[in-house]
Amino acid sequence: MNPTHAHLPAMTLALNERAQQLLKFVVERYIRDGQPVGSRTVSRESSLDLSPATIRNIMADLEELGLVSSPHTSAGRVPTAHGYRVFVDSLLTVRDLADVEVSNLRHQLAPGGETKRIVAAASAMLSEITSLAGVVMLPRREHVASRHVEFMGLTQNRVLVILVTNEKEVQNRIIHTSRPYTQSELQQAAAYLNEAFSGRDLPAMREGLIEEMHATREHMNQLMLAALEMASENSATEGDYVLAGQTNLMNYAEMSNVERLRQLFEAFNRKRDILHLLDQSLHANGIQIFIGEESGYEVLDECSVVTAPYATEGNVVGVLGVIGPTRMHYDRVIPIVDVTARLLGAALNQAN
Amino acid sequence: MNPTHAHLPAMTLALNERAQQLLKFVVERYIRDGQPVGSRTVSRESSLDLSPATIRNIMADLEELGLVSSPHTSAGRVPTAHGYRVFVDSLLTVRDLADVEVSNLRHQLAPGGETKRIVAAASAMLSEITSLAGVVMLPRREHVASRHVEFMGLTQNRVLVILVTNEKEVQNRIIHTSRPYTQSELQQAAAYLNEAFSGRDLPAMREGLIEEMHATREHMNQLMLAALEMASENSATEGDYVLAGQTNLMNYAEMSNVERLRQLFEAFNRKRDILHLLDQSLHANGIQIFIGEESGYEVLDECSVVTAPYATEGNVVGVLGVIGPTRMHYDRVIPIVDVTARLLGAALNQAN
DNA sequence: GGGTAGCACTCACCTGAATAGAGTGCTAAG
DNA sequence: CTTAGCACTCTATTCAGGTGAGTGCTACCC
Repeated sequence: MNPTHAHLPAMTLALNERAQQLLKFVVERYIRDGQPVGSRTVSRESSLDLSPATIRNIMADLEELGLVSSPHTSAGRVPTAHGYRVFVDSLLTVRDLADVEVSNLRHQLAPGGETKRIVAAASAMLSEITSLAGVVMLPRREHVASRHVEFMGLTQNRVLVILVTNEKEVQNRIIHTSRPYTQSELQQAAAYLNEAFSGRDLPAMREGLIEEMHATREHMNQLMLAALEMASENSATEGDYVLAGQTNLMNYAEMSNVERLRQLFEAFNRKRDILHLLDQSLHANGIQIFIGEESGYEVLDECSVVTAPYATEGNVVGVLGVIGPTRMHYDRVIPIVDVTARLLGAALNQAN
Repeated sequence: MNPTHAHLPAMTLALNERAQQLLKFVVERYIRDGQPVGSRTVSRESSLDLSPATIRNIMADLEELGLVSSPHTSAGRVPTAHGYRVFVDSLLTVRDLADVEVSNLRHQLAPGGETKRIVAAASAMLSEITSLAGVVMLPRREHVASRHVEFMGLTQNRVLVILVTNEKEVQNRIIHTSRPYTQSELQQAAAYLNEAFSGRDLPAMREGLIEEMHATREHMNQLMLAALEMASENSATEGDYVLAGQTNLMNYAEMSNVERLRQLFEAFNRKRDILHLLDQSLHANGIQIFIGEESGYEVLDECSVVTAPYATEGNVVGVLGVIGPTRMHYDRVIPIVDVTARLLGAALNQAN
């Protein structure tokens, strides 16, 4: 699933059925209680019918393989990032969501309203039902088709450029021109752009315009240039996300270290690292899971990130996911992220 | 300054010069170190030339007046909210900012760009130089003058309404109409609105339109109605703020209680309480300070909030301020908030 | 009467020792 | 291979004693 962990199936093979069951029990138990789990507990409460001593032997094997570790000599065992990885990859039984739940979610994520609002709703929804932090990248469309351009003269040398793309998104910006334009000049420029390029995507529009300019040897209209700049700049800027439920993270004991928490929150504000992580999932198809140090970012050392790309009209346009402690309920979180990605795609499709 | 504390000047009178100096020393010292300050420290390090025993006597008086309290019998004294209040109201010597600093700030808060960007910059600036959380309300203009309305037909029954107000703010929304409108209908409607109401503020526009409708007994154009709704809704919605540097708060020992911190952050997200508090400062002229429980919101019990209204073109349009532990450097924070409010007003005035 | 020295007292905090409890590794026997 | 038994390790808790900071009170002095 994840290239950096291609060796792990081999590790699973190294574990016999019994060891796998044991690991599974330990991980599930630790996820539930947050307490190191000892041999006696396993012996008593797992379906394995073995004495504590035997459990200890197997535990020692697991520890040697780096799947569990003990905080100190006389504590039970705690899963390591690798342990979680094996668990997630081959031991986890995902509980699919009931239809009722799915339709509840769909209901909450009603389409309509601006893209930004829908995205925010998805993020809030993720954080609410998982009790973790939800994160949703703003969709970045590959082909931004211009539908309509409009120039509106304001005072002096300021012109408002309005650009409608993809039938629904509206961008506007005020530009400062080097000379005043008359009303009719503005209309003319807009009419020209609309006629020549309506429906074509922005890169094409740009190409076309430059070509045209060369052909006619005419210095390009400053207005049009500005409109283009704005459009391309805007599609490049779209590396952004909406975060929700950060405060949920403060409820987890493993996050109670204020300093660590601060660094995590600062990473959220900085956005760069998180964005980079999400980007990695953009072209992986399906759920992607980063456990603990796997993410490569120190601030996420004790966190797991579960992501899924979402698509509109068959094209992947963004990634969403949740961020929480490594000790999270993967069996619930995974299907939730999965379904939400699909629902978000659908909601964006029929937006407005 | 604050109506609920009108009785406090009387309390200041009840303190002789010496007691005032003592209180001042205790507060300043506690702000500096965060440690309860004991009689010996005061005796040794304050300009008061008194023995510890005498200091203790005076301290006991201050405690009786509710200005200081001790965490336990053998700790030093710590200022109470009332103590800070007296300190701030009559003992504080505010250090005005040097001209260099002011021009630095002005430089950082360069005008230009959208309102939202300037506001965000102000908030970030506040939080950065105070190491507290900065908060800036979005400006709400009393008179939102319509400059230009434009209707743009999209597919089917969807129409994009574009409204330019105040020479620079652009609002747009897509509305669903009950029937398709032709291009010329749209132009006609826009032309009518522009001609009749351009430059008038929105409430006037609304009035005028409704009157007109009655006079001509004509059912009002659904488009125009929608445009109006949008405009008024939008000016009502403007109860919003931009927060920055929340993570700064995690550096203060008194905030290290994760649970309290969580509640505070949730209040930030909820926005309602904070907004209500800021509103109270909207029509107070000048700096307003809420210390500890004075704010009336439990989550702010150990916080102080320093606010100042800011104005564009002579009209107060918003409030900004900082939020931090009661133990903050009021002497620095107050002038910073004050100056920033003025700079923000100026930057918004010449925006674009 | 205000200021001060002295003193007994309180309380938080640190230290070290003792103890209980959980869990381990190892070994030897089944 | 499994398991019972045992010695061992380490944490957490408790308790006692000691220390230091700071207080309130009282008696004394100017």
